[in-house]
Amino acid sequence: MSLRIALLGLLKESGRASGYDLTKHFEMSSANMWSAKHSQIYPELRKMEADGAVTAEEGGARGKRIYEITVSGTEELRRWLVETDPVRTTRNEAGLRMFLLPLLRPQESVPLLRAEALHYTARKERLCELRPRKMRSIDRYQLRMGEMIMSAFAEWATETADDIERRAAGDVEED
Amino acid sequence: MSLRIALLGLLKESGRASGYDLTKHFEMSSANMWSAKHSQIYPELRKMEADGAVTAEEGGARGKRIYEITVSGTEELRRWLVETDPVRTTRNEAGLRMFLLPLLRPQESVPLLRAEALHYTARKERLCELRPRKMRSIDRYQLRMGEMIMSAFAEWATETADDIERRAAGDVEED
DNA sequence: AATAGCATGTAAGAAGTTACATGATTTC
DNA sequence: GAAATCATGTAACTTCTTACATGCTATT
Repeated sequence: MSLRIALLGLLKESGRASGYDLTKHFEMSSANMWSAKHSQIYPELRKMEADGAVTAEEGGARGKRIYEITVSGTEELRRWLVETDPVRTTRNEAGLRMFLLPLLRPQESVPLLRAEALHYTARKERLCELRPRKMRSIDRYQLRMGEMIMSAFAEWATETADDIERRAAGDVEED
Repeated sequence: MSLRIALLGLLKESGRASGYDLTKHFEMSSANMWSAKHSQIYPELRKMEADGAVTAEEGGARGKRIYEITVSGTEELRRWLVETDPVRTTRNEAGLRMFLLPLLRPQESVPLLRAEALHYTARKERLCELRPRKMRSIDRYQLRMGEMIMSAFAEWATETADDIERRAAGDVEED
């Protein structure tokens, strides 16, 4: 269900897009909340077309198919947003790894945590840069969320590395 | 792979646990980065036992199986933490929904965003409360991460609702 | 003795990943 | 004309969810 909703959302936001465009979107602003590979996206779009949630226009040079959300698709998206009590679980492999790094010895965990902090700081910076002067509100909101999450992760990694270092320096209790 | 790693991590952290304990753990705190249902956990633990990553002790009254991580399992976990370049994608259905709420009309989106803010504030509060005086560092770090994420989500929802409201009040451009 | 919670499992089906496969267009 | 990127698709496999199924123990 979620992929379908994510695609409807992206199409609602952007107006018109090809499967390729949508794939790119998932690869990029992956500060995002969802992602998928093209091998899952193309068949899903075909199914949505068959259901009347989107229409396709076989356009352009290279057998490109441009999709657009229909009224029925918009209604479906709206219903899901308003009525659904979403599953409150997350799956974040990079986050899981970061979470578990403190299990390693300080010698190993501290540098890896610092590397994570750098990674997330850099990603945050990149997001800040691509903020153009004129932007639709929703894009701005989503960008802002990306920045907040990257900041939180970077901050956590730094805090945690500092704490581990402090405790390792004062050696003593593994508490 | 990630489920296996998550289970190894939890077992490394907690020393000994049953499939049931691990299931509960996923429902509670660590749902932050990964989660799984018992129907996936039990078979996975059996497989890990067969591979020598964990040992099981058939204990207690109700056919309970207590698992413990082995040296080989610890090595596997360590290798994954140190050597893996993890997939940097997230799957968060609740986050996706929140992300898309601004697509609705202000009348609908604003109350739903405020409800999200309340939800995440409450979750954060609950996490803060269960912080006991004496706690292992790693649990403290993970709790801290949970708090930061809940805060970020709550803050984003509030900010976004405020902005939508402000724009709707000054009506004008849908930018 | 009924209810809630502990405790484990299996099977069918949906969702997601990896690998294979093809061909057009743009850029160097 | 070679390489990069645009653009779409299918097949096999793995992972995850939902539903079904069983039985024990503690509490009221």
